[in-house]
Amino acid sequence: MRQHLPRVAVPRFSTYLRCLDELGPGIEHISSDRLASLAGVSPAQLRKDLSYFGSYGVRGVGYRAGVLRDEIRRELGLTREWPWVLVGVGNLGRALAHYAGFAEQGFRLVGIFDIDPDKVGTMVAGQRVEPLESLARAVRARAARIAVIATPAEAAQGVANLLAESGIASILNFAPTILHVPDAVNVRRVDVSSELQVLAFFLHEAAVPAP
Amino acid sequence: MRQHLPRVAVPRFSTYLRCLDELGPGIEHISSDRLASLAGVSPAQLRKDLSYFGSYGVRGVGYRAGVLRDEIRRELGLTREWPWVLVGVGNLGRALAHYAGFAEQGFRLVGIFDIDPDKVGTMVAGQRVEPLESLARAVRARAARIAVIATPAEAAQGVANLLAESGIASILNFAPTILHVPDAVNVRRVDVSSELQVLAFFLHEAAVPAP
DNA sequence: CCTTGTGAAGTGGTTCACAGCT
DNA sequence: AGCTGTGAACCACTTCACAAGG
Repeated sequence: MRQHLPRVAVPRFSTYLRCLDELGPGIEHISSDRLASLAGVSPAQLRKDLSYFGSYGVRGVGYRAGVLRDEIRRELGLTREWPWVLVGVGNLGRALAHYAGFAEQGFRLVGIFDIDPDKVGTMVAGQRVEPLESLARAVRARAARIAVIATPAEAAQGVANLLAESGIASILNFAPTILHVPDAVNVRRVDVSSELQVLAFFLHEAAVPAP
Repeated sequence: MRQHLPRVAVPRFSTYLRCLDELGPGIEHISSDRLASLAGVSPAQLRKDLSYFGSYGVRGVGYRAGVLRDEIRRELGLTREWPWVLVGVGNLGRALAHYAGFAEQGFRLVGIFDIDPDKVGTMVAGQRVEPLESLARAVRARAARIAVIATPAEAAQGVANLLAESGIASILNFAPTILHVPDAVNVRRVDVSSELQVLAFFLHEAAVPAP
């Protein structure tokens, strides 16, 4: 089929990949029913998603797990390295810096930055924390295309401005605020408060059904 | 209009609320154009969203900021308290426990749990860390309906099982794994690896356009 | 005159149901 | 016989464009 992937399918592929990895190398073949149930989507959804890349299944049998994993990794662009920088070394920043899973996926942390002079120079996850003034230069010199912001809300927009000027392509924002950046910069937000509010809404809705 | 809210609109309301809060109490009225641009959505989208709750705007003028804020809070179910528990006291769990923003929104942390005996009994964010064995009883006794899992991937499903048995209604899962729970339990996932992969895909796609 | 509120049209994504292979 | 691959039908959400109203 080979037509372009719907935006919303991208995170699903990420999930499929994780499920395949969790299966381990022992599994040779897997059916759409089985993988879909692991991933929490419908079998039709899974087959449709996989069909965007072409036909990698075997009718009557299922998908070759190894082939499928490699194919998804190739299509998502995970066969190369993606250097990224981290800004903000609070508890959250530290957790992100230490998370080894990123490196396994090809995400290589090439710089950690903070505005606090007490933190600059300390070691986090084997790297020296650098001052914010070095950020723009480092992004360019180390060819980082992705930045993760884990600062307090008040600092986030300033950091985003610095990053935008330095030519960063993508920002993952953990600060609880909406960033305004040029169109060329792709922002994704992870907002824990918002996630809790969504859960609360569904509880609330179940208790107080709409009139 | 007063028809039911589309699922995907719920996180947007959370965003609108944040924007209104950031405006401060000085602003009396705000137009859909202005608020939409702050929130990063189209003005039509904003007006449509607000219309699901009824008519709270003034034609020719805009929305009364205070009224709107109260209305959104009421509709999202944020006028009451939501007790929640945290499981897992790594860097991420610690960051979550310390984040004061939750409490302001009515999310009251009523228990922190970990399986590691070295962590049990220590103080985190002013609370004593409790052993995993106390989890189910505490959830019931303290009427927690929401749980946040911030354990390693391997431990998450076991914790989810405990939580499901204890009658929890909603889980926010930070562990990089897919949880399988009864239908009665509502799970939302925050998967940082996946977010990075999505960003990588868009970069990859821009560099290697689909044939 | 300005800005909201909203049916109607448009878009994008999901599900269905079955043809096509092995 | 069993499971994939996919056009077609369906559904949910978004955008448009303009009527309604202070």
